[in-house]
Amino acid sequence: MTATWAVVGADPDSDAIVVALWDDAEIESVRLARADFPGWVAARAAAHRWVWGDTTAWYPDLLAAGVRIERCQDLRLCHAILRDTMFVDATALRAAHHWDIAADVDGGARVPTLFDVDVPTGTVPREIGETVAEFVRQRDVLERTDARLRLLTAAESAGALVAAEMRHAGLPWNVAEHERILTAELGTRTAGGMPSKMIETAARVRQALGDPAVSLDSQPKLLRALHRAGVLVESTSKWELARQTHPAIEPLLAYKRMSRLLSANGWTWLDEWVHDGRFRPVYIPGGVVTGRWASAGGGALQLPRQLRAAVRADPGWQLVTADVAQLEPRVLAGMARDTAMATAARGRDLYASLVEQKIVETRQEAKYAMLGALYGSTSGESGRLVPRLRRAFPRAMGVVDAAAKTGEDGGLVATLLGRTCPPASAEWTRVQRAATDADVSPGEERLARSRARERGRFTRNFVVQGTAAEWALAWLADLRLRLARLGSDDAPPHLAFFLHDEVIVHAPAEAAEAAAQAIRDSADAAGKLLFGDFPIDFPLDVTIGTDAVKA
DNA sequence: CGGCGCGGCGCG
DNA sequence: AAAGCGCGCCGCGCCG
Repeated sequence: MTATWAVVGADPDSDAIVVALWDDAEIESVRLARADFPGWVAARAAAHRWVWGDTTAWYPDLLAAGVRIERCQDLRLCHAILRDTMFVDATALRAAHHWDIAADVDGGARVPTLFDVDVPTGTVPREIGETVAEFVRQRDVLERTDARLRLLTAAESAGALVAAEMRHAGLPWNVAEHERILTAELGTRTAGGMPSKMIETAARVRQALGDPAVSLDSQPKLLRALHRAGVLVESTSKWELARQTHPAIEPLLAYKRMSRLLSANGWTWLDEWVHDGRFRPVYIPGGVVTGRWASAGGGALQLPRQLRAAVRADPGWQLVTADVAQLEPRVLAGMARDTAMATAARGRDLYASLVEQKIVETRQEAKYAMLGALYGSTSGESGRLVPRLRRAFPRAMGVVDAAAKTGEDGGLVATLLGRTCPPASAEWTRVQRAATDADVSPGEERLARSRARERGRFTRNFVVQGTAAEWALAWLADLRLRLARLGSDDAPPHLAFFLHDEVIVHAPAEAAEAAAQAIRDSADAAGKLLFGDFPIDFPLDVTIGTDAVKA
C-alpha cells in the first residue's frame, strides 16, 4: 500500500529521523539513521507528499546529497495561512502558538557570509510527535474547506522547495563582468576606500558649492551646504534635486548614483555574496503579508538593472529570462471576471489597448491610471485618470473599490485563494473609536480618516498583489516540475532567480528552447489553475542569451 | 559599543 | 516627477 503522506520528524530519543506514513490514518512509521535518510528519500522522492515542519530545516541537506523531492507540505508556512484565513474556522491551529514562527533565514545553515542576517530566527518543532500533531490539525482544517486553500497551501509549499533549490543552485554570476561595470562606473579602487571617479566627482560638487570640506554622505550637512549655495530644496532626494538648476546638481546626482552602487553592490558585496561564480541569496517565501516573497541578505530582490550583464550562463549553458507583462491588471481582470478588461489585455499590451479605445490619451497615462487604481491614488495625474477606468471596467474597479471600503471599515479582505490580510491593529481601532466620540477634536477626526484611508489603500492593493503572488507561485510550482523533466538527468534546466513576475532559468544550451516553452506552458497552466476558463491570458517576454539582459 | 529611526533608493 | 501599494539595505546620527 502506498501512503499519500510521508511526515518527517526527529526522533526525540536519539539522533534518528522518523518518517510516519499516512493516508486516512497512520500506516506505519520508519526509523532511519541520519546518514540513511537522503538515500531513503531518493528512492521514493515522487511517491509521497513529504510533510515537514520547515523546508529550510530539512531540504538543504537533501539537496546537498543530490536529492530532490517532487511535492511537500511545509507546515510552518501552511500554518500561517490557515491560522489567519477568513474562510475556515481554524481554532485548533490558532491555539498552537509554537507554530507561529517567522522565516528562519539562516535555515540553510551554511550561509557563507561574514555577517549573520539579523532577522529573528525562530525554529518550529522538529520532533516527529509534534510534527504529526500539526499535520493532523492542518489536515482537519483543509478537509473542511474548498479547493482554494488546498491549492494555496500546495503552491506555498512548492514555493518553499523552489526557494531552497534556487539557493542551492545559485544565480550564475560573472565576477569579472561585475568588476568591469564597477570600474567603468566608479573608477579604480583606491587605498582610502573611495574609488577614483567618486573622489573626482565629489571634488566637483564641493567646488560648485564653494565648500571644500562638506560631507556629501550626511543628509543634514549636505542640505545645509545646498541652502548656503542658494539651492533651496527641502530634501536631498534625487527627484527634487533634478528639478534644480545649479552647477552642483549634475555632479551631485552622479555622486549619489555612484555612492549607491558602491555601498549596495560594490566590491564588498561581491566578496560577501558571490562564491564560486554563484550568487546565493536567501529567499523567504511568504515573507510579505500579501504572500510575495521577501529576501534577506544580498538584496536579491533589489538587484539593479545596471548589473544584469553580470548574470552570465556557464559555458555551454544559456539563460532564459521571462517576465509577465502587466501581471497585476491581468490578475485583477481575472478575479473580477471583467470581460472588457480581459479583452483589452488579450495577447498584447493592455496599456496600448486603453489608448486605442480612447479611455486615455497616451500609454503613459494608461500606466498611471492603472497604478492609481491598484494603489488607491486620489490626487495628481494618476488620481485624475482613475475615474476613466471606473467607467470602462466597472467590474474590475468594483473589486478593488470594495476591498478598499472593507479595509476602511476595519474589515478583512482575502486573495482569490484565501490568503487573508492582517486584522486592523488595536491602535487603529482605538483611533477610529475615538473619532466617534461626541467631543472629538477636528485633529482626531482627521487622523482617523487618514488612518482609515491608509488601511483602505492597503487592503485595495492586498487583494491584487496577493492574488498576483498566487499566480506567480502556481507558475513556479508548475515550471519546476516541467524543467525537471527536460534535459539529461544530471543536468536539467533549473530555476535560478525569481522576482515577483519574472524568472531566470539556467539551461544547457540544447535545452534552452524547451525551457522557454516550458516557461510559457507553465504560465498558461497557472492562468487555468486560478481562473479556469475565464479568457485572461498572461503573455511573457522571453529572452534566451548568455546573460540576463533583456532584449 | 550596539540598537534604532530616518532619509534615501534599489526592485516589483 | 511623485503620487498611490509592497519590500531590504545602506549610511548617518542619536540614544543609552
